Amino acid sequence: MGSPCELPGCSAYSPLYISHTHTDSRMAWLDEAEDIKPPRSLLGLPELGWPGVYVPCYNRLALEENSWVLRMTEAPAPAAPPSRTLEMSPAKPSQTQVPSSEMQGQVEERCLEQVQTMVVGEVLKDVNTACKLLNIAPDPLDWNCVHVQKWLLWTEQMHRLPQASTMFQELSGRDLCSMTEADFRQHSTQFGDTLYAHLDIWRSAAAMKERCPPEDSKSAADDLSWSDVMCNYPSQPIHLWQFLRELLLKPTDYSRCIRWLNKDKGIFKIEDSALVARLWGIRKNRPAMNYDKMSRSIRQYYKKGIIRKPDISRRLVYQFVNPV
DNA sequence: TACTAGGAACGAA
DNA sequence: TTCGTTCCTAGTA
Repeated sequence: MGSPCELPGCSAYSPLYISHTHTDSRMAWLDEAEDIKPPRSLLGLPELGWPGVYVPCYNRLALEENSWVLRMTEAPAPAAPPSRTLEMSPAKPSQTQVPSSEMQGQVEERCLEQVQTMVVGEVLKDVNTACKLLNIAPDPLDWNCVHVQKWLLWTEQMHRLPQASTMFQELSGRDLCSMTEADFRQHSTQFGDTLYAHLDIWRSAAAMKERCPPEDSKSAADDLSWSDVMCNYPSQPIHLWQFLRELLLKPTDYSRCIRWLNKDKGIFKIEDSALVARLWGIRKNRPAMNYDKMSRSIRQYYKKGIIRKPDISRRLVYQFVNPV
């Protein structure tokens, strides 16, 4: 028993690991939290059981949007169990209450459970969103070669892993899942471990879905559930405006390429026109998609009254006629 | 140079 | 028929 990184399948640079069964090790992974590199493996989940979940790419969740998570857990780890020997110096107020450390432990444990629930919910929601955006099943085992390529291209774009997908041609999801981390590294020396980690997030999410009844999943994932995911798959062809809205509704993941300027009025700005177009191209299996073509499609919405230019027209700024 | 606007032809569903 | 893609010309910042 030690840091989570000593557990099977978990590397020393797992950025975020939550398990209320390893209290001391929490501080260990927090030490690693600034290292943005994903873990080398998440496959330990089935052995660890539900309470332990790795969420490597959610370092942003903890570091940016939920800095309180870190604050809450940044307290120094209790060094050694408090001694009860008579040699102890006269009791200071904080030392007289032996049970308080137990209580503190319980409180910490509860806090961690809450954090865990929140993070797991975010994982499920993000996987769900990506499923909808890519029109693929949540479980990598169900992917065919086209789905794998979509996922690879998407991950490549979102996590800036140039050319990573080209190293994994003609593989089904089952093939991908049967590969070890070493196999991944063999395919891509530079990004194999990163892709492996991202795949493990999806596999872990699929494992969570199997382990938890739909009600639990629903509460964990807030307004989304795995049954929703499955009902959406295979989904109807997504419209461009829906795709853009999905991106806008996940600012944690996509704000660097598209974001709201005024959500109430439905005004949004495309920050990275090339990236949004590439993502749309991945979604539609149109490798030649670019902003020129995508913007033409957006302009088609002018006549239909779905999207328009705002009253004060600005470059790359559009407005949903009927705000979300 | 990148973006905007819109016409026209075309294919997939 | 609808929707989106592709190609095009022309204009703007």
